Parts: sequence; C-alpha cells; structure tokens
Amino acid sequence: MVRQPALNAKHRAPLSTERIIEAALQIIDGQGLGRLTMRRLGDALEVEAMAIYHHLPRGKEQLLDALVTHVAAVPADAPATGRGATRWREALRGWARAYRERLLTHAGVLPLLVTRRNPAALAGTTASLREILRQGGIPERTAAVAAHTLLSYVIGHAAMEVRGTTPGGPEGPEPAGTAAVPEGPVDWDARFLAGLDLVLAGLNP
Amino acid sequence: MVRQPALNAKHRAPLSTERIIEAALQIIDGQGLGRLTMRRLGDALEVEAMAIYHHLPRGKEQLLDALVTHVAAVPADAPATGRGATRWREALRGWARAYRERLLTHAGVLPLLVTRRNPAALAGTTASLREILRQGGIPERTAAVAAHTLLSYVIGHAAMEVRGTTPGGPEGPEPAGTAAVPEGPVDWDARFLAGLDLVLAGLNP
DNA sequence: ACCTGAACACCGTTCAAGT
DNA sequence: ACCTGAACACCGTTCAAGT
Repeated sequence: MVRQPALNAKHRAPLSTERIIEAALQIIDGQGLGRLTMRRLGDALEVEAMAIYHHLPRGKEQLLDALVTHVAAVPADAPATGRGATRWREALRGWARAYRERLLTHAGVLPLLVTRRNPAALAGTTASLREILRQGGIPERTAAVAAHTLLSYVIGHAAMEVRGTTPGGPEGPEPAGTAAVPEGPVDWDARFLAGLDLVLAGLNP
Repeated sequence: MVRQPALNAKHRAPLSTERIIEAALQIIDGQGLGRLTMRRLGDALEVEAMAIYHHLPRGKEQLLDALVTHVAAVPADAPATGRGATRWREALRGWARAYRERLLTHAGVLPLLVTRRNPAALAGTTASLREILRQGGIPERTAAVAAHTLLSYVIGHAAMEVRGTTPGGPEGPEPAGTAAVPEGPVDWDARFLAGLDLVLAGLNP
C-alpha cells in the first residue's frame, strides 16, 4: 500500500490572511453571508476554527472588515492621457460598469459595505474618481459632489438589483387618486447604463 | 401594604405584530442591528422570547422582512395639482429629502434593505415615483429609468453617510502618476442636496 | 388562543495546552 | 510561532405543556 500523506500533514499551504479572505469570499459567493462561520471557514481551510484567530486577532469583525476592503476599495484607473469631454466621460462609464460587476459577483458583502464597518475603505475609490473629474476640467467642488454621487448611484443600484426583480405589485396605502401601476420584469443591465447616463448628463466641464 | 399588580399580569398591552416591530425598531435604533435578539426582544416586550413566534411564525426572518417593509416601503406623495416643470421637480426633491432622513434615523435596517429580503418592498415606492414623473410629462421609458436612478442614489448615499465621515487617506495601490488626495470632513447634508440636483438636472420633460 | 420552560444544535471567543 | 481541544456564554428554534 502506498502511504497516504497524513491528514493533518504540515505540507499543505500554510495559513495566511490572503488564503483566509479568499476562502471566506468563496463561502459567501457560494452559500451566502449567513453561512460564513468561523467554524465552517476553518473546515474550508482544513484547520481548526481557532487557528484563524492567530492571523486575525480581532476575529470575525476583522475578517468582515478585510472582506469589505478586498471587494470595495478599488481605485478607478486614471483616464487615458488624451483629454477632451468624451475621454473622462468614457473613463467614468467604464469604471462604473466594472465596479457594478464587482459588487454583483460578491453581492453577499454588500450588506457589510453598508454597515459602518471600515470607514476608510472607500476613501481611495472616491479620491481616484475626484482625480479623474479634476483632470477632465471639472471644478474641485463639483468633482467632489460628482464622485460621491456616482459612487452612491452605483452602490445603490447594485443593492436594488440584488433584491431581485420586483414581481409583486405596490404595497402600503396609495396616495389618493393615484393608481400606481406595477412594472414588468426589468432589464437591469440596460437600466443601469441609462441611469448612469442620466447621472453623467448633468456634468459639463 | 398596597397590593402590587402581579408581575406577569394580563393587563399589560397584549402582544401584537405592531408592538413587536415597534420594539424591534427601538432596539435597532438604540443599540444596533447586531443586538436585536429574539430573547432581548422578548425582554423588551416583557414576554418570553417564544411568545413572538405565535405572531410571527416564520421567526426572525419574518421579523426582519417586516422591518424592511415598515421603514422602506413608503410611496411618495402625488405631486400637488398644479403642473409645470418646477412642480414635480420640487415634489421629487421633497420626497428624496424625507426618504433619506427616514433611512438615516433607522440606519440599522439599511443592511437588511440591501439583502435579497422582501423583494416587493420597494415596488410601491418606485411605482409612485414613476407616477410623479409621468404626470410631469416625462415619457414612460425615461420615467422608469429616472425612478430607479433616484431611488438608487438616495439609498446609496444614505449608505455612504452611515459608514461615517472618511477620516483616513486612500487605501490600496495608487494608479501610476496619480497622487489621490484625501478629502477633508464632508458636509453630508449639502453634499446630498448637490448630488440630488445633479441627478435631477438630466431630466427634461 | 396565547404564552411558558426545557431542550437541541449551533454560534463567537477565551484560555491553557500541545508541537 | 502556529495550531488544537475543551469550555463558556450566547444564539434561533422545536416541541410538549400549561392556562
């Protein structure tokens, strides 16, 4: 009989913060945030749950913070060297599409992004957005507003999408004299892009 | 000695779904979502935790759904009878301000609003927004987009605010050649209104 | 019909101990 | 330095029982 490597062998990849975050993200994406458990995470890493605390001393809180940073703290690329009104507009559009996609593939961390966790996680993202706008000739004040508006829209829209298509009719009391008509199934891709154009339309350098 | 009413007296207000939701919201607003526990909720209602299941058979899941509905499923008022471009614009602005305030005073439920829970909860809200836009002369298609855009912005912005003012600098790798400058403290009220105008600016009937 | 009490399977985390 | 095992205080929920 060929000797199998011992189950608790030491030659498996050593535990590291990166591997922990990766495994946690895989659990969230595959089974949902509610099923991310220190014990289950330990199982996925073939380690006892308590071993995680050696790399993340603040425990689950620290893990969730790290996940938010990993998913949401992505600065936008600087705009390509050429300038002109279409240049930075296209850059922002591209960033928004990529960022939305990122949020949707890791939809399980969206609730974490909304909580007060990790207050500085989005600072880099907003700063890079402001920079793109500034280079596009938008005045400082307007750029600060536009950066936050754009980020708010993308995050908010991702949240709406994650809730799923709203199949039912309206709820609650109707305002008098108004028959609110429920909307049919929504093409979220198209709607996101249309709303994005609406937000960008107000920006004139 | 005056006889005190028995502690487990029956003359306390009988348990009801309304009272349960009210008490839960009070716990969330006062101590945070993480401290909302069936047992603690029972204590607040002077009842054993298991009594809650008699009114909410699906347990905590149903409670959280009800909380989202209670906080977020508020249709916008119909615009005042007069028409003209400023009328409905003012109506939308007023709604957005009120809705944001509502979300911020119950910031603890924001993570719940983002999760897939209660998919129909926002249907009534979006429908009433579409109706206001339609009455303002905005074509059906544009109205549907604008309603979602506006709602996404308000929810997203509330989320940004709840995370707190971002005191630290940027995080993560900087794009080459760009020194992203961290922003100072933000006046969220002013920023929200400015962003709101940015979103509404693109809407021409 | 409405509420209680005990019990079950699970959490996150601590702490002393192993190698 | 890195991981384990047992233990503690807490969860949500079930189920039989009380009134």
